[in-house]
Formats: sequence, structure tokens, C-alpha cells
Amino acid sequence: MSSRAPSTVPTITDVAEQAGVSIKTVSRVLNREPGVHEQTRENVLKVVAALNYRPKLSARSLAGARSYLIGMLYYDPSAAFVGGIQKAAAVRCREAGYHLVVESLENDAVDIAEQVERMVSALRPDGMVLIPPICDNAQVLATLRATRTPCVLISPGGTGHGMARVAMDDELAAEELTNLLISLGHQRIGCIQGAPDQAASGLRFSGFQRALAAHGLSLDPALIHVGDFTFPSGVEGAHRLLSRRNPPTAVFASNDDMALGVLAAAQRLGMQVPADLSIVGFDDSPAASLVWPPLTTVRQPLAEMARVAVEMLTERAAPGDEEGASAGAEPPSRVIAHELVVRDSTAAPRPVARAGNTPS
Amino acid sequence: MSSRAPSTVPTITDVAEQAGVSIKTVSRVLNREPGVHEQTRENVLKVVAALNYRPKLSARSLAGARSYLIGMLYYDPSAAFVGGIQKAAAVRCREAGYHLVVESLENDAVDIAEQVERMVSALRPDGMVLIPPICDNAQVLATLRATRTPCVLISPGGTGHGMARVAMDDELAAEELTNLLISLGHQRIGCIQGAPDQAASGLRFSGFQRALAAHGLSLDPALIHVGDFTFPSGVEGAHRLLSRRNPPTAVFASNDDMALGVLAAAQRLGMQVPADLSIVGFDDSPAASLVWPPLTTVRQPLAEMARVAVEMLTERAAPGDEEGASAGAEPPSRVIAHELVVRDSTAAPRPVARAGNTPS
DNA sequence: CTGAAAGCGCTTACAG
DNA sequence: CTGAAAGCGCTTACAG
Repeated sequence: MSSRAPSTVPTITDVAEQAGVSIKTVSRVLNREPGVHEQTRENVLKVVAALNYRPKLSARSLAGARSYLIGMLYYDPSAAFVGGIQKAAAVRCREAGYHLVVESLENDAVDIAEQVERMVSALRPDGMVLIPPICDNAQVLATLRATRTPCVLISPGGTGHGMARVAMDDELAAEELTNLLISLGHQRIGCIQGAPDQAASGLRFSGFQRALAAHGLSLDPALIHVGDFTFPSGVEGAHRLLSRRNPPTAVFASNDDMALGVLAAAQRLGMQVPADLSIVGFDDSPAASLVWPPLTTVRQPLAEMARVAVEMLTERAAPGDEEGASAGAEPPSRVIAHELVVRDSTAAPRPVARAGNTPS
Repeated sequence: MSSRAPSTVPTITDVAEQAGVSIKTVSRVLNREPGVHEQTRENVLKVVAALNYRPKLSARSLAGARSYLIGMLYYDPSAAFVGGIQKAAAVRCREAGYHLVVESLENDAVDIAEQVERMVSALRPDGMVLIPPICDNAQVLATLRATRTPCVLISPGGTGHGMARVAMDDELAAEELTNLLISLGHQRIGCIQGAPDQAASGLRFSGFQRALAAHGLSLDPALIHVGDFTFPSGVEGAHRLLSRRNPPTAVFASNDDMALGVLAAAQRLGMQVPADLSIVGFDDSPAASLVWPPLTTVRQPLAEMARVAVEMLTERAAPGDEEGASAGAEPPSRVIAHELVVRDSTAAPRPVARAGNTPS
């Protein structure tokens, strides 16, 4: 009986037979290689459509130099950040005929290098996209370099690592945000820094400083709190800054999660935002517009950054590109434009000195 | 010169040679097949470690019946929801020697079926995890069924589709949440429903009704608003319900995003939460605990659901399982326990009638 | 308990 | 412009 014939998935051989050509010709057509007679091409394509043939990735990968896989190392400090990047990356991969493989890591796991190595040796991805905080993990970077995996870091870090990078200008954005506060009339501005081991923290703080300096405002060390990008650290920072005898009239939080912590703390203390306290965040996370008042912040161009990162990888993955890329040339670094999002958490400070305003 | 020898990645042949066995034996050891002499096994493992050998996925996939790939169809209505599931799924995949491939879809794209079909034919994943709202998309489900791809829906939908499913008990959780409100003393409770085309909406509303009925409370149609799971629809619903002559003292929102909309609207109207209005949400999204007051809600067991879903798929992918699984037997359906999270957005209603409370 | 042979479905050189 | 041959690195039957 016919125990095999009909339900089997078509292969390149089936297409070649029906089209009356060799499998090599089918391969040429599918890979858009030049030098195929137009009529032959059309005929092959017709059979491909009729059979609904799709080349099998594992066979292409095994025979050829490319895997058509892009890896993304995932660690979830802020799901929204990761989600925005990943979505755009997946879309761009599909457009380029690639697929996105996601691996979830623990940033502080002892065997993180081995986890990465396992993934790379099993999948042999044509490239890897790294996002914060993984892109600042020395072990991961070393492993990837050792396996000669092309990488693009979505990271503002100026540290180099000798790897390609795409990012927004964190320092400039922080400066713009601070300028906004200053132009509103704020003179005493508190700052809640991000996690010390992430490059963005330093850059944002640097932009904050630059704006103050440019306006001749001094920076009171008592108004600076070192947080870690989490909501609780924002709450803690707010309590510290707002309980001072001479509290700030505005707070620059290095990301939205901490800004939300400041907002919650202020509201709990009975303060009105923005009347008693202006707050700015950073990221434009979903929650930033889901609170009252909605947060003034800066929108990271996540989708654009992800798209560019994937493009750098897929375009580079063209066969025979090994040499050019590895030559001592400086790895590419792209800066994507950001956008200030002015909402309702910022306003001019109270006209008169209300220094005794904060609760005991 | 040695233009080839050293830098090449080791293959199964290299291991076999160094261990003095055939590649078949190496294969047996790596796949934990029984019937290998213990000493042979140890020796092979030693060589594997020495060479740092890792089998190449594409070769395994091409030769064997499994791809070691699990697909996840992604569409982002709520990044936090997706993120929580995905992270746990990726971890479980890694533990089982699998990899998670993510594809981002547009739920309303006209060619969504083709997108899914392309992914499936290229990757041949051993299984697919579907999450809301994709798991309610008829086109996607039909395509997956046609390609005979094993699926697990992370969906509370009782619709069946003849596919395996894992979910929490949305109806029960909604009932518990409503009971909490009732036990606090609320009698007039508003409800903001979720998107009509998602199974969860109906179940949560049903649980809400059940609780009211069990306590002999009538359900005022004027206190029901049909939302779509988004923040703006929560704001809109709040305005509608709170502007009534006899407004509710509590609102049951079918998810956190809408609950946050209600909260923002109430605060904007100058109301105190929970003193003037109690609010409950659903999901325990990150933002739920990032606002003041933090939301009373129910925690979806995302990680556990994802873990179970992947397990159903990887355990099922064992070779030779085709028959048993496709036999007319009812597909498995697992219910994962949820957890009520009582925070500060709920309290007893004002003791006296303050019906005239709401702003004009 | 172990192995030799065949084959998975493509791409890569190499010819013509 | 087109094709025959070889091979990618594994697993699947099948022997012994």
C-alpha cells in the first residue's frame, strides 16, 4: 500500500523533478543567485508555489555557512525594555529570512559562560544581540569573542569591548531632561542614580551634571542617591532626599521604575506631584503613562535600535565576509535618535519658599 | 602550512577517533541510550569534555526526528505578561536541551497564517507554545493543526480547539476577588470587562457574577463597562461609572492595565483610593505594585504555566510517540494554582452614604 | 554491548 | 546558463 507517498513534506528533489531541472538550479533560484535563465526561474518558482515547498533550515544550515539564526541573550530586569527590543528584532529577522532564538540567563549565575557556550555551539547562530545588563557582562563577552560569534551590543557603554554597538545618546538625553527642569525654574534638583555596574548609569548622571554646570548650578552631594534601577531603590532615595531640611523641588530619576518609586513615596508623604515636587524618569516604560500624573521621561528608540542591530548582523552574515569584518577596523557604532516625552509630572516649583513642607 | 587543522570545531568523528569507538557509540552516550558499557561511557564522556565537544543542532535535526526547537508565537498586548511566560519557557527549554524560537506576529495581519506556516516549515519545531491573544486566533490554530505541529495553549478558554492547554482558573480567581470586595462591605460594585474576543474576559466576568449572585447582590447593568484590556479603556470606564448619580464604591477591573486606568481617573477626579473607591485588578503586572496605592490583584502563575507547557511539549516529543498522542484521546488540560495579592487599593466603603461624592 | 552503512536535505566547489 | 558529485554532522534502522 501507499504507506509513504502522499503526506510527506516536499523536498528540493521533488521540486527539481517536477520542474525538470537539477536541484542545484532550484537552489540557485531560491537563493536569488544570478545567472539563471528567466524562464527557468519562473518555472521553478511555479513548482515551488504549487508544492508549497519551503527549504528546511537544518539542511541549509548543515550544508552551508549560515544558520539563519540570530541569538538574543535575555535577562529580565525590565520586561518592557526587553519586550520592545525583542519584538522589533523578531520582526526584522523574519523579514530577512532569519529566526530569533532567545535564551534566558541569570546575570549572576556562576556557569553563565557555559550556558552561553552551549547555546552557541549547538545553534551556531550567525549573530547575537546583547542587551543590558548582559551586554556589560565580561564573562559573556569573553565567551562570545572566543567562539568568534558576531555580536551587536545594544548598549550606550563607551567601554568598547571591540564589538559593534547601537544605542541612543543617554548622556545627551539626560542633559535635555535636566535642562527642562532648570528651564521650569528648579534650582535644587535631586538625582537618583542607576546601578553602578551598568554603563547607562554613568552616562545619564554625566548628562545631569553637564546641564547643572552649564547653568552655573552647584550639585549638592546630599541630593544624590545611588539606586539600582529598581522601584524600591526609588522609594528609598525619595525618602532620603525628601526628608532633608532643604529638600529638592525636583528629582531626576535615572529610569522610570525609580521615578515611579519617587512618585509613590511622594504621594504617600502627602505631597502633590508636580506642585510640590517635579519628577522625571527615563525609558518611557509602559507604566510611565499608566500612573497619575503620567511621567515626563525620554523615549528610548527600542524598535529602531533592535532593527538596526539585526540588520548589522544579517547583512554581515553574507558568506565570504570573514576577512573584511575581522580586519583591525574599528567596529561600527550607531547612535539612534531619542525623543523627550513631556507629560504631567513636571511643573514650575512653588513660587515661595516652602522649605518646611516635607513631613517630619 | 596547516591551514585547516587546529581551529576547527570538533565533530562526533573526532570524539569517536580519540575515544577509540564508533560514532554510533558516541551518539549513544550523548543521547543517554541504554546498553553502553559503563567504562566505555565514561571514556567517551572524558573525551567529550577534553575536546569540549557539543553536537551541532542542525545535524541532529536533519538526521533525526526531532529539531530540539520549541516555537513561541508572540504578540505584545502586555509586555509583562509575555515576558514572564517567555523567560520561564526559555529556562525550561534549556534544562531540557531545547531552544526557544520566538516569532513576533501581528494578530490582525492578513497573512498571519502564512507567517506561521513559514516558520513551521523552516524550523520544524517539536512544539509550539501559544499565548493570548494568539491562542484565540482561528487562522493560526488552523495552520498549526494542518502542519501537525504539537501545541500547548496558555489559555483559559474552554473552547477546546482539540489542543492541549494550561491555565489558571480565571473564573474562580475573579470570584475570590469579588468576594473580597463584598466581605469588605461593598454592595455596589462596578465591573470593567476585558476584550470581548478573548476567552479570559468572559470567564472573569462570569466569576464576578457568580460572587454577586452567591451573596444575593443584584448586578446593575449601568455599572458594567466593556473595555479591551487597555489603560485608556479603564479610564473611559471609570468616567462612565463614576459619573453616575449612584456611583459604585468599588470597581472590579478585568486586568491591571484597566485597573490602573480607573486609579488614574479617580485620582484625577480628586478621589481618595481606597477611601472613596476600592479597586481590584487582575494579573499582578509589574506596574500594579509600582503605583500608589499598590493594587489588590491576582497573581497569574506565569512561570509555572510556561514551565508546564514546555514540559508537555518536550516530553511528548520523544520519538515514536506519534500514534499515542493523535489517538482520539482528549488533549491534556492543566490548571495551575493562582494567588490573591491583597494590597492597598481595597478597603471598606465610607460608613455613611456619600452618594453626592463624585464631581459633577 | 558495539559498529558499518545509509541517508536526512540542503550548499559548496568544480565542470562544462 | 546548468548539472553531477561530494559532503555537512549527525541519527536511523539493521547486523552481529
